[in-house]
Amino acid sequence: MQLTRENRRPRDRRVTIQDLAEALNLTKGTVSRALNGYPDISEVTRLRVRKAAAQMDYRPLSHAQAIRTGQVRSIGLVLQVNEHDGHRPFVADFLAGLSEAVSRRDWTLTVATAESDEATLALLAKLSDERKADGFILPRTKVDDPRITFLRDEKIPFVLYGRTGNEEGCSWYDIESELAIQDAVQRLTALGHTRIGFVPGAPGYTYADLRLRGYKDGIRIAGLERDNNLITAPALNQKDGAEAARALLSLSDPVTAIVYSVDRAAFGAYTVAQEQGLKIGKDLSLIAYDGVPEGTLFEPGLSTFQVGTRKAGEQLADLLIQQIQGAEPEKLRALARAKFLDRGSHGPAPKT
Amino acid sequence: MQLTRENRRPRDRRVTIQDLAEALNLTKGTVSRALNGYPDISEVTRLRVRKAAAQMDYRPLSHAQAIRTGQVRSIGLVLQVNEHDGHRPFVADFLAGLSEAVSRRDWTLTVATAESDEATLALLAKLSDERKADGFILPRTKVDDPRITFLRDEKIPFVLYGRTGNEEGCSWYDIESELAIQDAVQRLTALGHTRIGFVPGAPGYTYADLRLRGYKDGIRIAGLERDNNLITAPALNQKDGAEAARALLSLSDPVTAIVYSVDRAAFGAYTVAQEQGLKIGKDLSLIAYDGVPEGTLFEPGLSTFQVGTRKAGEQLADLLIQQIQGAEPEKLRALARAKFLDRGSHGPAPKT
DNA sequence: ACCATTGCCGAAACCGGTTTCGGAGCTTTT
DNA sequence: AAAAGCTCCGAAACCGGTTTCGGCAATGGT
Repeated sequence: MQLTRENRRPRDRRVTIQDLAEALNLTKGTVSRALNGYPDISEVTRLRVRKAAAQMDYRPLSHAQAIRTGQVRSIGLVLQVNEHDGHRPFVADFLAGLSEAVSRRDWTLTVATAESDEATLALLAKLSDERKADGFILPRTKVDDPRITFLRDEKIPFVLYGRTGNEEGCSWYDIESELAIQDAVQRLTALGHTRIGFVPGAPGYTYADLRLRGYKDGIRIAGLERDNNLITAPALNQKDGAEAARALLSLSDPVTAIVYSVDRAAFGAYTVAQEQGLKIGKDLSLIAYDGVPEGTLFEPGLSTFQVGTRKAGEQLADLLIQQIQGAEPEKLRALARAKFLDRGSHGPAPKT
Repeated sequence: MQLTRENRRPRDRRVTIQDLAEALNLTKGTVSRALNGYPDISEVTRLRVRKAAAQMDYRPLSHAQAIRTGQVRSIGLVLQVNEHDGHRPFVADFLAGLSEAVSRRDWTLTVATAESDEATLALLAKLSDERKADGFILPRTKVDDPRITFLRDEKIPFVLYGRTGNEEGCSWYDIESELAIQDAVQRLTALGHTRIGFVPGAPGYTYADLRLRGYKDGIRIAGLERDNNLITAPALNQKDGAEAARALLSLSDPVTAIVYSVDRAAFGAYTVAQEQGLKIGKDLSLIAYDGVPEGTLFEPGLSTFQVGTRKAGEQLADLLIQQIQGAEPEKLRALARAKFLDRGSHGPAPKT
């Protein structure tokens, strides 16, 4: 409504492509083609332009380019912030990774949050439609994920943090948490444990299936017999984690060790141990997964697998940008390992 | 380098202002002025245009507007993610608040991270220079904050989350944590405590000074004598918090209660209590500030003041947008209160 | 020596908006 | 009834880039 908007920033006007062109005695079209590597520009001119651009510190306005190219050099992240907020400690690191990779290439990161699947889809549609982002990072993937179906249909570039069910046309980065969990079981059997419980993660999410598989593989490899009573209901917080621990400890043949899919659930075991007078790391061994910082608050600390969240952000941003620039999605896939942190919550099986 | 970039999104082309103009039998200039409320457009035309725009679901491309207006309808947030990471649990909520307010008005949020003051300033300059953001949210303000000096000089709009030293030309939103701390002291004195220790927060940050003042005010109002031995060195994590507790408990006249500036430091008191066989909430009372979720992990939970982080994000975004749209910065200031959470870590003073 | 390429760049259109300017038509004033 | 003033809109320039098209000059081929 206000027309008399005073002009901000009279200071140093930006150097435009026009300025560059005049300084070089070329037309701006030629300068543009030179900078964008068109083949009909001679090598000497190209270099001359590049050098002048660097000297004069010319940087094109991405939104001025966008109006013609349709690309804004920005990646989008829609965070779903409701329900069990188990991933919250990680968002700062995750953002740091994304931001790092993105600004290294002079792109930007556009963030939005939603509270439901529908709202998330609506935001993805809107951000893409209004050209606020050229592609999206999808954290916390589900086996059957509506975001993936949507973006795939709309032919909008995206990269998954985590694998999924139908991986056609998907690129992703993921930590092989199944191997971590399998490793956890192996570490425990090596310490003499034979009754090892498992507490699954959030149903529907791909990681939960994978970690369960890792547990089963671990049991099989160790030559232990498979006992479904050792697998509890899913737990994502301290309360449910405690419930799971109680169930496993009250079996006729109780466990001596528990593998938790997520750290926060494992905290419940500390409560139960205190209730029942068990010493963690001695009477009851714990290994979990995530590497949340709170794992050090207890005594002993929680042994767990630490995820390189920041690295993940960097990789994901790189993959997405490559894809937006034309790379084949299915060739953009990478896996990494989590790092084991021994903080003392696991030890030799107690003698019976 | 690649020239043959296949055209994405051939699907439904967006409706442009030109389409609107043709449908209305007007020129695009007229349509633009109508939508932007220029006074030289008749009321009937204005309404006709508005209606058609709504019907045809016309939404201008912000970056197309930006090329002329210089404004991209985006606010920027530069997070500093190093050092003591005490604010990490909050970033998800904070983002949710910002995002909520921002997308309500069809703006967007651009996020970047930096690891040092210099890098932060460089990012602010770059984001503003390349018109990635029209203004900035500054979290975690210091008494003497280089970001403020910089942005004020450059005449770039900004809003503080937290107060600062020289408030000229600043708008801010803040929680009056000094009142919370003062209230904490009052609650403790009401319970009979007379020896109440205080553990300050990060030096240099405005909140630390304010909370210290809140403590002193509380002591004064209660009519207790001022004793500088009751104020420890700053503590931001469990380890330093434990150190502070040890110091306060080993005084010749030991404390019976401790007020911590931040929750994470207060966790250290639990360690010390366990070491010395003290029962929290009985032998030693604790009240802290922040309201981090981990406060419930211990038994008893940590009594603390909870900050409405999400609300803060919403307010800050609103203030910033208003300012960008021309409002007077110094009129854009708001304060709020933290909410006390009694989780059991404070109780009556033990009888001597 | 002539013609067909090829290499290289200028000119101009274009992207989707905003903003300035001028003038047609109507009303008001004198 | 003419002059002056308003109201309202069209025309066109503009923002900062990208991309198409055409043509000049140098090169290559025969």
